[in-house]
Amino acid sequence: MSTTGQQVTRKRSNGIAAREKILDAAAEIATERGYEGTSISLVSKRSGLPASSIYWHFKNKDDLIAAVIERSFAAWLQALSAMEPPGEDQLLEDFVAFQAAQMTQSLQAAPDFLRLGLMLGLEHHPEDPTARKMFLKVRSQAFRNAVKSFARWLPDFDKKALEELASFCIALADGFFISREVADATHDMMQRQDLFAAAIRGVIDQLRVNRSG
Amino acid sequence: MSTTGQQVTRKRSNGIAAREKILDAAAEIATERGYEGTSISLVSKRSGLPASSIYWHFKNKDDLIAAVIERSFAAWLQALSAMEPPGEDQLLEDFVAFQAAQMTQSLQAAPDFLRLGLMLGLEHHPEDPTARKMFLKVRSQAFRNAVKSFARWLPDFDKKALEELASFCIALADGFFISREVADATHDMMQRQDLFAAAIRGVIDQLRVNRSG
DNA sequence: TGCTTTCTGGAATGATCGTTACAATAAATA
DNA sequence: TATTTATTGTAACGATCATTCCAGAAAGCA
Repeated sequence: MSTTGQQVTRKRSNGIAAREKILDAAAEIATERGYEGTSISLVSKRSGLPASSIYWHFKNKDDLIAAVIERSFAAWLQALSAMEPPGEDQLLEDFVAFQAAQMTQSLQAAPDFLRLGLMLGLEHHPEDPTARKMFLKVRSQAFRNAVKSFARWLPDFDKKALEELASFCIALADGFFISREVADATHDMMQRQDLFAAAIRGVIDQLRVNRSG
Repeated sequence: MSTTGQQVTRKRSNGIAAREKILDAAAEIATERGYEGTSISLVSKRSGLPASSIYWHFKNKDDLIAAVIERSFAAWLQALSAMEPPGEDQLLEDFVAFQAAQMTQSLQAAPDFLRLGLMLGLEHHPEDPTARKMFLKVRSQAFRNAVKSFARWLPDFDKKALEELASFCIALADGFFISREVADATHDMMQRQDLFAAAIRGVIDQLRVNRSG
């Protein structure tokens, strides 16, 4: 964007770059003030673009926040897939360790989609905003991915057990993420991949016991 | 409130009852719309009391939300202490199971302080509202309580290990709570005390390994 | 060159925001 | 009864809210 090229580089106006600047500003402000606190005038001020530009790129405020979540989730997915998965022949032990590392490390970058999505998820607004639906959508995708990953390493688990395991993993990831965001204790849970992995191992054993018992 | 009693029942005006009605309304609305979405005019409308009454009972909006958190946390603590603790002579196993049951069950009642507090905790507002500080205060009290409980059953653990265990427990409780609030999956983690306990057991083992290793 | 599309600038809309001022009411105290 | 104290009711303040309108600028295509 905006390199030394004369007409070639920015070809068709600067619409895409402007859209990104708006999304950047909106993400920042939403991180600071939540959904209702993200005002168009603030986004306009921080992005350097007038309100009319925001409304040209996005239908309304709701649509803008949903776009922030969508973009951040896509970036997170890409960061996830960039990490090296364990080989086919490895043990469950290794896979759990990998899963723990992948979760904790990928959430280190403080993904806006999760922070913003959890804010929205905690609200019980009668009329669901589009942004909230977007978060639930990307979250259920993450859930399905987790189920599919576990299924390969736990062939003896049925669908129900796999889903409970995936739900637990997501809950644990949420909790770890929050412990970092809230920063109540001096301990950074996010760093403790070993605890994450140990908890998952404990839950896998428990689910096995439930099945046989 | 407004029973058939002449002067005896409502004795000293209806100030306390009005205050409670305001807190009820504020809690409801904050649950639906978050901090910024909780407007005085909405609280006024739902409580049936004018804005001037709200400002007579509370310094400002910030103070009102902080009072909501404080009241809800006090109610949660009371619910916690109402549960029967395990006897002195029981095993660590039983204590962990009790802790898991206590956590999951006490959070079933959907405590406003946690939902609202997490919303505020996720925000990174430059000027911390009083309500946010209140949440951090009650949360650190919960943290200290957890450390103290664990210390009695894990005399071989040092301070650092106990604090990591407590942090993990709180993170897990947060994650379980969120899974119920967001209701993304069909599974209610909040119900799975056995998974909660299994995870804690796994983490305790891991911390033991870390110590000896 | 003209024409069309893409985007920006600025002003304006009515609604709602948090907060205050102040008179009116009713109970407690004297 | 008179006075003080605790609350409510009404109205208003300037600020900010989401959104719209429309006139321009700038770039693509003809």
